[in-house]
Amino acid sequence: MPEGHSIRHFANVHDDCFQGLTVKASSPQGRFDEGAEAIDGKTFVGTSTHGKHLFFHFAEHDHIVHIHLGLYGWFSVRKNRGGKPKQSARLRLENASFISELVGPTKCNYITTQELQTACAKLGPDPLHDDVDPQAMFDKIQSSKKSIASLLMNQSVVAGIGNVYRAELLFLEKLDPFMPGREVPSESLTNIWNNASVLMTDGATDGMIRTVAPQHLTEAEASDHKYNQYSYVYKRHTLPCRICGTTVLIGEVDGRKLYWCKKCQS
DNA sequence: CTATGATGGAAAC
DNA sequence: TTTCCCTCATAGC
Repeated sequence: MPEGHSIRHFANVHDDCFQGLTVKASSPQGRFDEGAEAIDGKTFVGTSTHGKHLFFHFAEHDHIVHIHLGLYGWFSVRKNRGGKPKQSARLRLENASFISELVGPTKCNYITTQELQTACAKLGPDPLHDDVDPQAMFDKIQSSKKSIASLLMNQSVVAGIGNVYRAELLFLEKLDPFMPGREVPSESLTNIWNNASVLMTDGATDGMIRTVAPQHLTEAEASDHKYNQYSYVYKRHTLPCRICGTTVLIGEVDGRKLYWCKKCQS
């Protein structure tokens, strides 16, 4: 499921498959309220992203498609071998070589260039963007009484981090999730930002989240090619911490599950 | 078969 | 703070 790395990954895949080419567009599910007709037969110019927001740009139109996958939205992009459209697809793009089907998004609608800028202006800096100054994120955190766990999930503070990366980034920095933002040292914030950039860039390339260093995986886990499912603390509650053996804890912050090791993160 | 939850967020109370 | 939405894999009868 989608955090910022997935959005960048899907953007890359769509650029690879459709950039510069005309596409057939449709909405098999029929809930693309504004209709796919406006982009049907148009040239797919390319993608852009900010955090968990994905934008498809088309030629000749001020019809940018704004996509947010929400909790369980997903793309299926594959070679075009014919076959029938998936009926739950909100948006289907097709050219001679590829098919893209978007299922279950929270948002999929047209916006203008101006609306794109407005949407992005509400978001904090994105660790996946090149040459971005994270100072705005640091300032918001260090002027807040809210916990660092809460702040890292706030998209207006930093864009693209979700529940998995939050838990793992806090663990990697050995930071108490409940520490008020104003008490978090600048060095920790720099490390979190840098770790986020590296891990999410790798995640975008692979299309999966990997946070555990190879030496911290068991032999069986390391030989499992689906080792993206392994974490330091995310969903590891009741299991021993990979580093200290203490039982990983589970809690809730802002209605979302939080996982952490009380001994390592204090 | 139905119930539940999930890497999200907006809108309604 | 709670509710609701979009989908689907998995758990549990």
